[in-house]
Amino acid sequence: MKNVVSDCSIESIMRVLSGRWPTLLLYYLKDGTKRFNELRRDNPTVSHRMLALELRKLEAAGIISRIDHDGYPRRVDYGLTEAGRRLVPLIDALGNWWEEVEAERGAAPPLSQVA
Amino acid sequence: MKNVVSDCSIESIMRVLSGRWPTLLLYYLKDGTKRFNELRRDNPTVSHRMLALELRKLEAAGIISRIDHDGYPRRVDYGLTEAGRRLVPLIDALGNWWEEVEAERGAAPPLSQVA
DNA sequence: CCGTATCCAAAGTGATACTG
DNA sequence: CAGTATCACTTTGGATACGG
Repeated sequence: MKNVVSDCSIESIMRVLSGRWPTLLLYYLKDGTKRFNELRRDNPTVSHRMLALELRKLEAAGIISRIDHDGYPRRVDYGLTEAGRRLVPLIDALGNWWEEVEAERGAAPPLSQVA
Repeated sequence: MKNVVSDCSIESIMRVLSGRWPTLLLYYLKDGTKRFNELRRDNPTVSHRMLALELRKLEAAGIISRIDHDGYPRRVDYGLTEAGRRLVPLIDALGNWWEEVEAERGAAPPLSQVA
């Protein structure tokens, strides 16, 4: 395990993961595939346009898979790729880290830091 | 360890970590404190204005510490808080995950996926 | 149902100049 | 040196409409 922040791979990751939707989509897809409009319902505040854009970005990054069952009416299933599934626990770790930070923020500061 | 993506704590994290600079600053500060203009030199493409804004955002989030040695000329040292130091390995994990993904992208796909 | 293009408002960002 | 304010410009994102 190298320290990878050093190479600027971290920059390309953040280009993909930055923003409000990528991590949320990860969450909504972690238990199986969903259709486009199911994802919209899970997330009432995302616009049609943004959902499409974000899905394509994540697909291009290899995180999300897309299966188009040609037919009419059209049906497309989105899911996580293997890489996407490996990403979920890392995002979870961030969530746990943040909860700790907030707990500490709420807790009384150590005596040494009280003026 | 809960699945924290579920509560929307992940949304507030990403509000802080999203974008080009937060993770890079994390990297440049991981080995000790730096002054404002040192950070600018580390990162020649960040503007004066953006660096100031990002530093304040990260400070407010409890990730970065700021020590102002009142004097003239002014001197301010930025560093990671305890919370910030605990964050570094999580970002590193993302970096490692991404490198794997890219390696797989480069590698020949499994036979089952070849048309 | 899913996807894309267009149009327009809003947020983000850099350059610059100024202060303590 | 570090920080803030202003302004012009660029980018982003929602609404909408239309196509397959």
